Amino acid sequence: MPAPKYLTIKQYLFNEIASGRWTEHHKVPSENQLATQFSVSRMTARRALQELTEEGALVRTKGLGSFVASFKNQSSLLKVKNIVDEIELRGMKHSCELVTLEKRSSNPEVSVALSLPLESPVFFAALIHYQDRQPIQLEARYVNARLVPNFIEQDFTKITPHEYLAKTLPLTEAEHVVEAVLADRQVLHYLKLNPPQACLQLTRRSWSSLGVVSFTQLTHPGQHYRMGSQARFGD
Amino acid sequence: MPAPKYLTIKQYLFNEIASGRWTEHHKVPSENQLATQFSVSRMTARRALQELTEEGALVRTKGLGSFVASFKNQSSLLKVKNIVDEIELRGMKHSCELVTLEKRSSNPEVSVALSLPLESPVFFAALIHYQDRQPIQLEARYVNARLVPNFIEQDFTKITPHEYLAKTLPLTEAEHVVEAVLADRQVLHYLKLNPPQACLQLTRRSWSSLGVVSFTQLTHPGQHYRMGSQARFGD
DNA sequence: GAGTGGTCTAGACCACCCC
DNA sequence: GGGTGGTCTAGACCACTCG
Repeated sequence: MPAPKYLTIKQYLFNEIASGRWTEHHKVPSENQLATQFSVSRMTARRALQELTEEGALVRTKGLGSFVASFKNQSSLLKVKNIVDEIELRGMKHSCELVTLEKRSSNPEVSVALSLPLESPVFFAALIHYQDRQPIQLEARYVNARLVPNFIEQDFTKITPHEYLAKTLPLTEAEHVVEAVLADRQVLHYLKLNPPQACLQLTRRSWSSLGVVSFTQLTHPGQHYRMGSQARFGD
Repeated sequence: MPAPKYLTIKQYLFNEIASGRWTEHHKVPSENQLATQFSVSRMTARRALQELTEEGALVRTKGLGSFVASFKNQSSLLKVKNIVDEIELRGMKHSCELVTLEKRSSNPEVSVALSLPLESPVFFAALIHYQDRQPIQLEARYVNARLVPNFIEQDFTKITPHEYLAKTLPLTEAEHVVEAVLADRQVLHYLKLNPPQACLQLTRRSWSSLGVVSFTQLTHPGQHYRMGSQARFGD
């Protein structure tokens, strides 16, 4: 029982994208080209393209062709948590203050999160996101310095760290954990809150094909932030 | 430009399920039966079944047939938050204590949440869920009494309210909001906590085809509860 | 008009399940 | 063996985009 042909094609396309050889908006081969190239019928080639489209890796337009999707739109979960989009959706202005941006050596916790040896080079960034003038998120982020060597040279008041990463390399996977925590001294200070304050804390790890890229803690004051989601059954 | 044939078939199947005429585990027509019934090729009938399967409405087994999926497994979001499964997944024992179960008249907040006129009949249930002997979730639930008239007669130490609802009528849609809150006096008391305590609060509304069925607040102590999720790119 | 994706057909072979 | 879903083919017509 050999692997299905459509899967072979799908994996070929996926590898081209995950490896970074085809980046955002790259035009991928048409159904007919793939059918010829892999000696299959058009319907079989089509299935590979179709499934990758449903999974968010490709965008297809009638009469135009199939293209690698924007990395920032890959995952609905990632999208849900893009704070800039959310704030602008509410018609408010997003701004960002850089608190820290420096090179560090990974401590045990960070090493585990990034799957790196102890004392590996990592970048650490701390930022405060504002909605209009109100602080709404504290972002503490560790980045694998080997995978994204230019991270530390960016101006994160102009582009958010997540946007920079998504622009720079193909993020292929993400893991999220959400929990409620009491704000500690630092959080109270940066978000200008009075104790006791419950905060929603989102911990995210994101991957590229080469490994864990980034480990991030996003902390929001509970009464100012809600994460919503809708699940629908059928069409 | 007439509607695609596969969509017509898909909508037909969906209506049978959403209306409740076909319930959990009901065997749906085979690819060949649908092809004959709708005068289309097998590939077209197949597409309707296939898409409903990807959307979680059907389960298909080679050699056996296609069946209406368990309502409790319809949505990954719903599944994530099924506390019984989560506790048992951890190898611990779930139990449940009924605090309140009574008929009420909807106040403004509940009326809005359930899309009902003021002073409509609703049922209210309050329960504490335990993981082994530790309280881990406070559930406060309002149910539209007209849609689920027998709700109040159930024994919720044997079946959870969500299980009962999912068993009784087809839940077609759900909306979730998660936020961090400080535990109030009542929550501290029922979950046996000391102030100040940050809690993760999940607010859920679930629909059937006839309207909003239920409006629920689930409160968990922050340090004992995490909601995880993974997003993957491609296969 | 040439190329693209969207839909559809009427066949085919296979692995699987149940009788 | 008969029915089921899983894969695959070699065609077809259409609507769309672009040059």
